[in-house]
Amino acid sequence: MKPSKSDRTKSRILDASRTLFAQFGYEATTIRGIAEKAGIDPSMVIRYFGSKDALFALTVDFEMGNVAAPMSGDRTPGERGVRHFLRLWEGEEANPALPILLRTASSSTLAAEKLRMLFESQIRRLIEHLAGRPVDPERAALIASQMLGFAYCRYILQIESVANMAPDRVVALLGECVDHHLQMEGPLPQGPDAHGDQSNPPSDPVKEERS
Amino acid sequence: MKPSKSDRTKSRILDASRTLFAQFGYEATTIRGIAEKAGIDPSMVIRYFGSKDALFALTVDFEMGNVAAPMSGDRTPGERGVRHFLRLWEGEEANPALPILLRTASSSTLAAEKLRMLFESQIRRLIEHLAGRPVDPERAALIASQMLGFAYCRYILQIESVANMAPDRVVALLGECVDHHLQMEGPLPQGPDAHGDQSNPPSDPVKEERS
DNA sequence: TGCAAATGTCAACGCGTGTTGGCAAAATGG
DNA sequence: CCATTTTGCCAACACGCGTTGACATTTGCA
Repeated sequence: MKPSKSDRTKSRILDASRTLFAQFGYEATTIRGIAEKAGIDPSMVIRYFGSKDALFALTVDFEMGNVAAPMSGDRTPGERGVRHFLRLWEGEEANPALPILLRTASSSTLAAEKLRMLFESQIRRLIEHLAGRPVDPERAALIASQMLGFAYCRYILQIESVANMAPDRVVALLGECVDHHLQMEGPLPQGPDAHGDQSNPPSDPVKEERS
Repeated sequence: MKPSKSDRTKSRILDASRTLFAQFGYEATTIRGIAEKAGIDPSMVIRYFGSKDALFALTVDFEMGNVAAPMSGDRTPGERGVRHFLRLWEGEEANPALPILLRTASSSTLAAEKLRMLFESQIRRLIEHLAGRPVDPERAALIASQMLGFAYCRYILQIESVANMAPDRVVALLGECVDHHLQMEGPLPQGPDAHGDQSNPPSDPVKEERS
């Protein structure tokens, strides 16, 4: 059960491929480049992973399992959702497949399909879990598209004001907007506050903790 | 001044390159493919445009001049902004460079730079023109990132619920969210409420032209 | 220690790419 | 009507790519 020598090489290849795919996309990343970064011969990459496509698929394949995991102590559903989203992208347990997916989705059918599936099943489920009730699909998709646009600007395009935004401010601004979306089609079950907007919550047990 | 024969060929090449770059991105689009679609020899593409890079730059180069043009009779600033955005992407006078930019921004440095510039100058200006006053850069960037995420989901990924959304509903849902952003940091000059009457920015030289 | 399996290197193949120069056909103009 | 330019096609080059198979080296086990 000890880690054989090939396991170390395989993981070096995977590390290199993750980095390069995330940085340059699918087409511009070459087997030769991956091999060089991993310090071995290009033929090893093929031997261990079969083909460039297979390596890419493996690099991009990951578990979205705990996407609907519980969040920290932020106040509103939107804030909790955005915090979770942020944790998924940066921080310690960040998922390295996410930047790759976003970077390559516009040129790789496989990545686009994966991202689309992520959209239509997982994210929607997360949003409904946040809201505690069913959510209009179009509304949910719009929330998700906002997150995706944010990630695209922060991690891919690296727009200055978006890339440098402090996490807490991201949580505040984006969360506030998510809450707005959720409140627009009806009150939330256990109604946390969303910065005292005067939109019509008919029977909204809002607790006022605005400072 | 008469259109020479080569002009027709050049425009056929440009048409083909627009279509292919928008559909497959930069790397996966080949000179041979463009030539075939235009019905001529690959060498003609080089002769007329110099190189693939030059053709791409020319395909992606376009005028953003009237980005701050007036909008139609939607009620709130957000709705007017989103309507304008939608007109820029679909409809008659849509700009064919936009889908190409969005598709290739993640793999082409040139496209990414162009999109970044669009972000940091033009869009911000449009948003401030909508609000009728200065807007917090981070807030403006967030609004822009939301539009970008929407476009990415609708035109690139083609997420079902986003791609099929009726224009009026897009204007309503997204506009409402933009308005929320704008109201969060202070009242608008003439429209303090979300669904109030139209706002008219003070001393703006833009003339109104209804569609 | 000896031998087979695992691990790695090297050179090369076939392919598609962007790009080039030469040459035929068509258009142009005096 | 001929000479010149324009427009187009063809063949080919050099290059980098993914991939392959043969051969060297190292490792692991009996």
